Amino acid sequence: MITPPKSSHIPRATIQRLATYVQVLENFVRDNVEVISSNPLAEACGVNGSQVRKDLAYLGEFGIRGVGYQVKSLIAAITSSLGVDREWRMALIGVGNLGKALLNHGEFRARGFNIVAIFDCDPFKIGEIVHGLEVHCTRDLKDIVSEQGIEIGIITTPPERAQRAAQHLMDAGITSILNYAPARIKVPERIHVEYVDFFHYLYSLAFNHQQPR
Amino acid sequence: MITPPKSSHIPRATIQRLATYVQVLENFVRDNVEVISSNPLAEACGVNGSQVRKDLAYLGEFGIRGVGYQVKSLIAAITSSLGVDREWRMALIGVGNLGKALLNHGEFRARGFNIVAIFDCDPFKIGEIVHGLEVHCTRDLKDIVSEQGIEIGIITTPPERAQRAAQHLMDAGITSILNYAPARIKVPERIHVEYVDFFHYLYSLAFNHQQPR
DNA sequence: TGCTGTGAAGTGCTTCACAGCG
DNA sequence: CGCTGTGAAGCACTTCACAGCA
Repeated sequence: MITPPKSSHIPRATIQRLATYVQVLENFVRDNVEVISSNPLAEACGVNGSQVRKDLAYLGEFGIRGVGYQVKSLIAAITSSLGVDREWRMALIGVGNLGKALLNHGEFRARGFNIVAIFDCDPFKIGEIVHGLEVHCTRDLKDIVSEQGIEIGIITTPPERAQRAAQHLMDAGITSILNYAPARIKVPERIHVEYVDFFHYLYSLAFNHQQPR
Repeated sequence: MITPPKSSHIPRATIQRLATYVQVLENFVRDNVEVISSNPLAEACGVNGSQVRKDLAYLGEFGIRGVGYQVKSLIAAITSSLGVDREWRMALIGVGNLGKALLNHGEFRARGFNIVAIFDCDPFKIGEIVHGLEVHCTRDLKDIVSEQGIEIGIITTPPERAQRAAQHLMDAGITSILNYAPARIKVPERIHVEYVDFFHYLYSLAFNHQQPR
């Protein structure tokens, strides 16, 4: 039986793993696996079986005791709980190399995360068409955000302009920010910022590589 | 006085924060800040002051009591402890859109993480020159890895080919893998894999956005 | 005096172990 | 009988509080 979510607090670590479960479950769908129990799923994700069961239990009861979980309906349950089973409209600030690379990365769109407006403060870039979108002046952000129903802002500016970009986004009422700029930004408590830094991973690899163990 | 590292175990969480400290400290250098104490550094990184002091203490004693830390020498101390103050030679497998985007992303090279050889299993791509590098057949990986002194492998294949790419890397003696493919890979204990998934961040944003609080 | 470095206390996540159900 | 869902125990990281040094 499928029961609705427990109202309790979901740990941040769980949210991150749920994203992994979806990724792995989608690969199981591709291999025509219909039912999976917690232990093999856990192994495929590199975590403990209890962990998987506890994580899923936060969202409700989707398992069948003695059997396991239906792969497809589990994906649906997780994506629905996370709120990623719908379209999210996003604005991108900073149309440099990185910004262009993200625009070309079709996966975002395929998952319902659509970049629908792009901005830059460089007058030479404004008006240019990149990947089918016109580059707007950052000053017009507020109007376009409300016109277009944008809920997430992506910062791909150089580090020294990241704070100003964040300010523009907040002024436009955006509370969810994905920051690719290599700088921390100061925001009030209620604003949610996720930092993407390619070097964190490389630093981990380098550190572990040189460790003698 | 600067003392050498404590030999004790460094938590994984600390390693991740150290990368953040470097990023923030570099921005302080840009602003000509020469000395910083733990609390302002902590605030800029969004963590607790004790946390910063404890993290830094894992590496040794670089602080001056009553004063703080020298920004430049602190950066040097952290990067040296992490092992990121030298060149790292890397191989990339999977020369598709994502692979090409990484090759064009100059920051890797600027930090000493050099992609020095690229591979693909598509015969149409082999021999092509991308960003100044010839695309090699994945079968030649082992020879090129030892010739070129490559220590890190980057996987940018589609998910269904990620496991095979990982196998090729391991056969070539690589123990550090950065996986951009949306799939988990099975590896022995001693292999270190870091997973890069753009959607983890978006999933977090989406989840928090829809939460009522 | 001010800030670092660190034992001790606190917190939250992970794992265990098993009751409960299909 | 097997696997889920979950209280309890265990563990690791975080924060506190203050001794110790410049």
